Amino acid sequence: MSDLVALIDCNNFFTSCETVFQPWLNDSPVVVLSSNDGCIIARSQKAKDCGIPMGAPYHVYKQHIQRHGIKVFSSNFSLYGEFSRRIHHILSQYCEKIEPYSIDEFFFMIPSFHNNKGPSTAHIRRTQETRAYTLASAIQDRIQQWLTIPTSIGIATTKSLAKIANKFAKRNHATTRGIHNLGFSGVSESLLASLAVEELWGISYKSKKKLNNKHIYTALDFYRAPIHLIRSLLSITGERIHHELKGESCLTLNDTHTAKKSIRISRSFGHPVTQKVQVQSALTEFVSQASEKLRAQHSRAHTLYVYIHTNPYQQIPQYMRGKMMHFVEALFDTNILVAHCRTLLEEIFTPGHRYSKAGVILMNLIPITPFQEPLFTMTHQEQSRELMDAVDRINTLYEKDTVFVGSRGTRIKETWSPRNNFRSPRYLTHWKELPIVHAS
DNA sequence: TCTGGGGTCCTAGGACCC
DNA sequence: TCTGGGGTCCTAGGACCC
Repeated sequence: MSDLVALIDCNNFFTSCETVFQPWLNDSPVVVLSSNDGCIIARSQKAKDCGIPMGAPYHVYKQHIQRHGIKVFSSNFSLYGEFSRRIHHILSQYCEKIEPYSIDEFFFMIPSFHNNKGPSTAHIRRTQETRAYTLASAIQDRIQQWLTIPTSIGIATTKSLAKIANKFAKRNHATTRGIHNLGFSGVSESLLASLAVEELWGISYKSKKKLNNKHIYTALDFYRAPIHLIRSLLSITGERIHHELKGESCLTLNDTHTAKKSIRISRSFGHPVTQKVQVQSALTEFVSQASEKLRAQHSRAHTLYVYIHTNPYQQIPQYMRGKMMHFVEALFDTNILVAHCRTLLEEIFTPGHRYSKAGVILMNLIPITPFQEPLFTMTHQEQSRELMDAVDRINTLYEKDTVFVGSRGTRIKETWSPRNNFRSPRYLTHWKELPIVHAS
C-alpha cells in the first residue's frame, strides 16, 4: 500500500504575513510588490476581487489601486522567510518527512499508523485516510492559532494529485474549510474535467499550446490521452505528470536538506545607471551576498557568471552582456570573488548605455572541505576561511551589512539601490527591535 | 518615471574520441 | 574527393515552478 502525501500551502502568503501585524488591514484589500516596487506579486482576496491581476506592473495599476483604497506593501522577504521557518517548525512537530517546496509550500508524508508490510485492507485504508484528515486539520489549526496564517491542505497518493487536492480545497473553501483529501481512491473524473489542462502542475503556456493542438483542453483529456502522445509532445516531464495523475508516484519526496546547485543575486536598479563605478558597487554587493549564501550552505564555487543589461521595456538602444569565469580551485572568499567580478565587468561594460539591471550567479558548487585546525602556520586559504567566518558571524549577530567590502561604498549604493517605498518594519528579525530579555 | 527574483530539470547539438 | 557508426561529455537555451 502506498503512503499518503500532503501539500500545505499558505493562502495569499505575503499579504497574510503583512496583515499579521496590522490585523485591521484585513478589512481592506492588500497587495505586495516585487523588488524595486515593480510588479504586484501577491494579492489578498479582497484585492483579487478588485480585479488586480497577478504579476501586473504596479505603475500601470497605480490609479486603480488608489481608487479602490488598496493598501500597498513593498516586499519584505526577511519577514516572509521568518514566517516560513516557523511554519516549518510547527509541521515538524507533527511529521518527520517534510520537503520545503517554496517559501509558502511544504510537502509532507502522512505518518503510517500501521505495519506497511501487512495486507492492505479497505478498513486499514479508510482508517489511514481519516487519520490523515485529522492530522491535517490539527496542523492547519495550530498554524492559524500561533501565526494567524490561513492555509490550505491537499492529500493524495502522489505529489501531483496532492497539488490538485490543494487547489480544490482552496477554491472551495466554504465547503472544504481548506482541506481536501483524495485518499487512496485517486481523483474523480469530474474534478479533472473541471480543471483546464494548464492548471496541472508542470503544464504551462508552451505545453498548453502543444496539447490544445491535439485537442487536449482539460485535465481529464490529458488523463485519458495515450501515454505515447504525451511523451512525444512533452517528453519525460509530461510522462511523469501522466503517471502521477493515475496514482503512480514518480516525484519522490525529498526530506533531506540539499545544498543549492547555483546561487544567484540580481536586482533591478532604482534608477537607470550609466557609470561603471555604480555597476561595480552593485556587483560588489551582489557577489558579497551570493558568497555569504554560498558559505552558509558550506559550498564553494567553480564558476562565476556576471551580467548586465539595459531596460528591455524601453525604446532605447539595448545592450546585454554576460561573462563566465571558471576557477581550477573552487572559491568561497568574498574578497577574491569581488576581484574576479571586477575583471569580468571590465570585459562586458560598455559606456554610453542606461543600465537597468545586473546580477551574479555562482555555479558548479561543491561542498567545502572540513576545516582542520592548523598545527603551526596557517595557509592562505585557512586565513581566508577564518576571516570569512568572522565576517559572517558579525553580520549574523548584528545587523546585516555591519561589515562589507569597501568598494561597494555607501553613498554610491544609494544611486542604484532598488526602490522600496512601502516597506513594513522587520517585525521578527531586526535585532534592534527585539525586546531585551534578561536571563534570571 | 515607474515592468521581480531565484531556482530546477531536460534536451539538442557541438566537440571530441575511437 | 569520396567517406561510418557509436559513444561520451559539456553547454546553452528552453520550459517550468513559486
